[in-house]
Amino acid sequence: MMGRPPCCEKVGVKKGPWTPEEDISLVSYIQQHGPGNWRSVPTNTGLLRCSKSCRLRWTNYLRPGIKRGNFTDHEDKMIIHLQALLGNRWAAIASYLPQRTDNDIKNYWNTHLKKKLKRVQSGTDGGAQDRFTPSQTSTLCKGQWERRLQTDIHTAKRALCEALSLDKQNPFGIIEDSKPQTDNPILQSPPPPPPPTTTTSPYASSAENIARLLENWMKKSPEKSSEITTQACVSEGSQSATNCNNSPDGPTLDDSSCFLNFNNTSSTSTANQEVPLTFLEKWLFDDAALANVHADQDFVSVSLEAQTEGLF
DNA sequence: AACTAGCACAACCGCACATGT
DNA sequence: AACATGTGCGGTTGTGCTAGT
Repeated sequence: MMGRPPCCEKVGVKKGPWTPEEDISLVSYIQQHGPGNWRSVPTNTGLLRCSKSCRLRWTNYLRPGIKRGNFTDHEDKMIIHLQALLGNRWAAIASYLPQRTDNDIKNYWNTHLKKKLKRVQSGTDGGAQDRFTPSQTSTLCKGQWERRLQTDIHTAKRALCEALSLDKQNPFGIIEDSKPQTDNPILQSPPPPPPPTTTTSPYASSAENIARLLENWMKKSPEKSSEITTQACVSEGSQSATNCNNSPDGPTLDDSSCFLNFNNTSSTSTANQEVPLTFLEKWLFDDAALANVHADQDFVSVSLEAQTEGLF
């Protein structure tokens, strides 16, 4: 391709942080029309933003059900495990943490977890350091799983379950079934994010968030409304919203219920079952060549448990 | 108090893929 | 089949805040 034209004309398009007014226009529009058809959003709302920017603002910030604020240890572990398994496939990782956006997870990984891992790895022993650089860990664990898949799909499933089970007692109720491969829940798309709690309209919570953030924003700076961006106050507002359904120490019920409902797909997954290839399957088959490259290595020595040992 | 470095995170950019015509 | 358009994704950048000097 000769390069696609930009999604919008560069001239006359506003960039930078969003103002509360812009947020409100966007949210109210989406409340009426639903998300999607982003190209028409700027024209219909009068926003001087490119469609992409509107979509990003919605998906990363205004969308209901987004949890903000500190990541719990539980989330840390999940991200580390999933990153080791999936690599930098942030959207895939985020699909297991529906309350977090891929952008959030990506940022958190880059600013916190990567360093944390590095610190621990260089702090423990030199040998481990050699074996567990993040990229290598990713490759090895991935390879391990792939290799197992080649020999036995059920063994592979178990490997993934083990890897994803943060505690030995299998906290998410992952079960080993003996269903045929096409019915294999582990190879289906992750369950859809749970609906926002206690909201009748799917967009109500974002409107509430906007209202709350505006409240804070007005308190903070009543005099200069159009100049100030939403960044600080949105975080505050969302943070308080987050706290409502987030237990102070450790994972919430949502955390576990949304994660890998492997054994809970029968009632809702008829659509899923029709999907021939999920991202997980795709990933497996796309990287089949890689698996061959690593086929001679000793993957068994790599343990995810060891990988996060000492981190928490 | 002023300056600087580092950090955190929202937002942007460009590419890839999916879908419609 | 070829092209156009819309959307998703991952990497990177820009900016505001904070701690340290």
